[in-house]
Amino acid sequence: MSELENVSVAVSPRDKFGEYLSTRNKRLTRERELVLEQVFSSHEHFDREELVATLTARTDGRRVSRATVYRTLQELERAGLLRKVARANGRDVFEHDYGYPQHDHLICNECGKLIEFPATEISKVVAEVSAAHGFRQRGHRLEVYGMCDECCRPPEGRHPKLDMI
Amino acid sequence: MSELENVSVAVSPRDKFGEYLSTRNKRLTRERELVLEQVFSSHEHFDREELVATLTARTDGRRVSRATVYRTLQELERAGLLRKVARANGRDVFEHDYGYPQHDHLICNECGKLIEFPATEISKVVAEVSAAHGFRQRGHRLEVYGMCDECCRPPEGRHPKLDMI
DNA sequence: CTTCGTGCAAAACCTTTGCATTAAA
DNA sequence: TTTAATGCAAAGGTTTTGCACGAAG
Repeated sequence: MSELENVSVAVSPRDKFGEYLSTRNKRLTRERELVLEQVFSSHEHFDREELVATLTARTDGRRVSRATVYRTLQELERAGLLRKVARANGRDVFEHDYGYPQHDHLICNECGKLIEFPATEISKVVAEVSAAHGFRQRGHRLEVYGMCDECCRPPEGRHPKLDMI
Repeated sequence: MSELENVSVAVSPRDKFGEYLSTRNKRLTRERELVLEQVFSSHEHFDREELVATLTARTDGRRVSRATVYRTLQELERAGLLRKVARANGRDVFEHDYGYPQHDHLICNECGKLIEFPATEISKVVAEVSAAHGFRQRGHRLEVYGMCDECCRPPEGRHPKLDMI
């Protein structure tokens, strides 16, 4: 109950994952490293299929199978490195849940864009409500749906949807 | 742009659905009525499978097929009578989105319970944030996860999970 | 050695769809 | 009659799993 606590800052995703794994007698394999690397190579949102497409297409010795990608994503979620933020086209959308400020999303139903905004205000309200119910809150997910700025004014330039391709 | 507006209060789900349907040359069939009736017979949350189980099991002439249940749920969503509030066990969880005050949920990861709370505070913040981003907000969904009151104190009486059966 | 992880293909799930039949308007 | 909806079974798409083989400790 002491040295396991200081996992706060300056620990890389890789280290955090390694710690999570060793705690439960699991191994930081080459494949898990490859998934980790790909996932944390950018801050973009992604879904399983996109990641699988990238990792199974590799021709060098760095290919990772679909099954392993799926299994590793589960571990990354449990390790607190990833979280599901939304659903699009019947797929879960993932994002980093570590080393990145808490935020929520505005989701445009027209073009599918995700707009992030700081969760500060929301978190306060969530904390209050949880306390009032004796609920041990561990996190939240807020999706606001509607239509984004750009999609609101279509008769201008080209069609909004074309911007997504 | 006049008599279509007063759909506010005192209109039954059935009437609202009927109006929605007739607007687009669709029909309020016997099957759709059966689904509607079942869905609005209580305020409980439910998923597709539960509803299908009930409606396809009937032996009297009131059976509704799986395909029709799925199709009708889509219509009810579009009509503004139902909405998806969460995901559990890989299934969408539905609830009434009409004739019921706006609220959000605390979701217990231990026993699966959904605890509702008024969305008033959250809605205010959501409106502010949306305005600041020029986002035409049409609704939101907030899930707070953690552990509920009861599941926090297990060493008492029987095991919390047993209460759910 | 012993345990854990990977890759493959099959299986399991959930949801959608084509089509012939039946029911509304 | 004309158009829409139903039910079934088949197809689609995503995720999980059993198992033999390979890798890590």
